[in-house]
Amino acid sequence: MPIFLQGDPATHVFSLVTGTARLTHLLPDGRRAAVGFRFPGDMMGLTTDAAYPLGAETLTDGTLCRIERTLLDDLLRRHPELGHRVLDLCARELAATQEQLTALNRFTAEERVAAFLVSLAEAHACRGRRGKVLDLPATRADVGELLGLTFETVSRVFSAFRRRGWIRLHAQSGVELVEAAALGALARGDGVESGRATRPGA
Amino acid sequence: MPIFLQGDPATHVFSLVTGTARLTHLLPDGRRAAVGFRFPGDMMGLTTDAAYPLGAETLTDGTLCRIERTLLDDLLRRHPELGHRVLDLCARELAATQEQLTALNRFTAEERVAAFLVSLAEAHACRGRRGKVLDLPATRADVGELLGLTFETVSRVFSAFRRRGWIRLHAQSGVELVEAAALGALARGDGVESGRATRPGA
DNA sequence: CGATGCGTTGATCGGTATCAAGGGGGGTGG
DNA sequence: CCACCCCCCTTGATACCGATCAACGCATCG
Repeated sequence: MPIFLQGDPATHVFSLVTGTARLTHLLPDGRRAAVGFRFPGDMMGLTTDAAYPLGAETLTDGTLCRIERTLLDDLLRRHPELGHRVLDLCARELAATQEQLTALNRFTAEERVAAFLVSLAEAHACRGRRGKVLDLPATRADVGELLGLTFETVSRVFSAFRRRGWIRLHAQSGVELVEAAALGALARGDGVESGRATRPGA
Repeated sequence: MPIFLQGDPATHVFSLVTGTARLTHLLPDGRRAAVGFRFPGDMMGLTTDAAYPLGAETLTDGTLCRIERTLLDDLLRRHPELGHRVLDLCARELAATQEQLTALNRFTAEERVAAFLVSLAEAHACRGRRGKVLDLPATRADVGELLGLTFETVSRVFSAFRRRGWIRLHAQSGVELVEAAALGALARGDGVESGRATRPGA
């Protein structure tokens, strides 16, 4: 379900309270790229532009906090310490986006999926979810749009990880990271250490 | 020349006054990814982390403004309107990074180079450089690290653009965008409009 | 002069996209 | 209850873009 569309006037800023959402770019010719998934506590729609440069939609049922941008500007003027907090969120998001950028720049398909699973696990842990089985609130196609892969490739990588015993797939979109260390090494980019320094292969 | 290294204690924030710099991630196995190029007026090294998550180095001779982070925090506390300005810079940088993310996610080699050239032209225009010949302060390899391509591929794309009459290469790293419209269409992602919605091919 | 770094171009390889076929689960309507 | 459909997932065969390997030209510099 759409929260706001790319190109809409950027009148509000949103904070995700519960559920999962994603931000996506839509290209003129129909190609679509997911910029990132968002979890409870994350902000969406903060921009200096007049229109949202990207769209947001929910992946699961959830609840939002919506605030008018003019009101937020007022609040920021009146409570400077709040500004510090927003800047913090923004800087943290920037760092995460740069991380993702490096993944798309240099990582192979397996490394990207591993990095995605690890970051998903971190997001769960940060928000106090216990247990090693984490919920995957996205289809293979959704993950592919985030990682720059097709859903077939995502599926193949999941199968490869499963065959190696690194993950276990449960009913209802549950994923268990059995060999978190191995996945972590892949996700960190601890790879070949030889030859040319781009993606190994393609 | 390095400005600060990935992993160094993040004691200072920098503002580029003149020249060109780049930010890079270094992976454990030696692969390197450029996160972005930076031009006069841009900030570097702003992070909530204790260490810089990425390194910065100059591509040309230039001048920097260096400020201790503790001092910046002080300034921000004392001058809330300055905080607004920094938040603006951060949000703008986030938007640019997300744009780059989409390019790496979905763009072909030609589209990436076109987008790079267009953004380079915009950066020049924003800073008041006149004339259609812009300076390319980077080797083919540098561009490749930014775009997720090898220097051979970057070279081939430059040659293809040149053969089509879209660009002209001048002495001393000068590039002229002859057919800015054609490059712009590629850079915008105005592509195939058919078949599956990923990269056409690879 | 040789050495080194950057750029160009060609030949080949390989990872991932694409094309294709089939399986399973959860609706909905008979 | 079952038939049907639709969507998601999986797996196989093949195609293709860009990486890799290789060779060479052209500067600049000691």
